[in-house]
Amino acid sequence: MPLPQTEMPGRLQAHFAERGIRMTQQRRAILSVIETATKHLDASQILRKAQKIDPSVDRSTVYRTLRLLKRQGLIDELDLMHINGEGHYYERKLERDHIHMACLRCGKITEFLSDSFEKLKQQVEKDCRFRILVSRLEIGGYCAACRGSN
Amino acid sequence: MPLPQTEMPGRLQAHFAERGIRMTQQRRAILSVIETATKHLDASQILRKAQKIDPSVDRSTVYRTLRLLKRQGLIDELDLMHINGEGHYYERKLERDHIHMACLRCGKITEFLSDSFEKLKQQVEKDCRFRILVSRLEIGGYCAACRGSN
DNA sequence: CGGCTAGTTGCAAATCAGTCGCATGTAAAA
DNA sequence: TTTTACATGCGACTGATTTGCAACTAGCCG
Repeated sequence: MPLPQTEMPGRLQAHFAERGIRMTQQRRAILSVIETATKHLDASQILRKAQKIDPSVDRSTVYRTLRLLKRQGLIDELDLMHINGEGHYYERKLERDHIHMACLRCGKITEFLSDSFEKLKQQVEKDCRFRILVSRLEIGGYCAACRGSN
Repeated sequence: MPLPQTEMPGRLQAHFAERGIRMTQQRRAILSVIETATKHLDASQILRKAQKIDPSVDRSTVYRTLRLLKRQGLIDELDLMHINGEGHYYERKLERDHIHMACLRCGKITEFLSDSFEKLKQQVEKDCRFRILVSRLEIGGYCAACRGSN
């Protein structure tokens, strides 16, 4: 069972338990921020929100926890086309991957689920004999609303 | 003519002329490094190679030129799954986009051209009414050679 | 239940990628 | 040529992420 294909939202903590990863006050705060996030958060936003739950959380703990979650395949790291600086954004990895579209004019981020994307990945696995663990498709351009205005 | 869909290799300079962008000694050096690169280079590698052609090239000129090339849609910026640190890699944008696969074990980067990828992008443009300017599909996992060894 | 220990943390300093202000230099239009 | 808008080198700076280290703690063990 390599990837969490059957995840329900809100189960990061359970994963830690299953995998025998130590749970701390700080990690609990950080995980809950990530689990309840309604938009893509960067490290400093996660820090700020986590500190509202547990003020002792430190910046470096956030980074260390993010690295851990990434290694565990529990979150995805996104650039969102660097629409706002060079940092990274994070989101829970759900059952299915999705495409991220970033509007270069208004900055809106849209997500898109696509069967063709799944098929494409299967094709890559087969044709290239490549075992896919993570994938990231980011698209930059103009959203429906902004296309008109030029 | 929004995107350079019909590029021959080695025509970055011509693009500058066509678009009335000033050509300088330093830009010439940087462009030639990018045009003749046989692998993905990051900013500091481009700097070092460009300095072999013109020792006066400065780090900030490399960054400024990369930004210019990006804005002009002449190069693509890649993360290559952050296999080596947080920096970015660059490559000429050719007629067709391709997928980048990074082996998380041996670090090898493989490129893959796929019609399904083109179709997927067309589907996104149509279904989401999104005008695509840049796209980046990066995949991390194990390459054919490394799959066996575990 | 208290102690033990490996794993985790906060802190401050360090590193790394990329950017900026400014005085100087230069490509190319006139 | 002369001119001038644009590009450059330099050095300082920012913002993101990492690290070393001493103090702390989760959770196993008796």
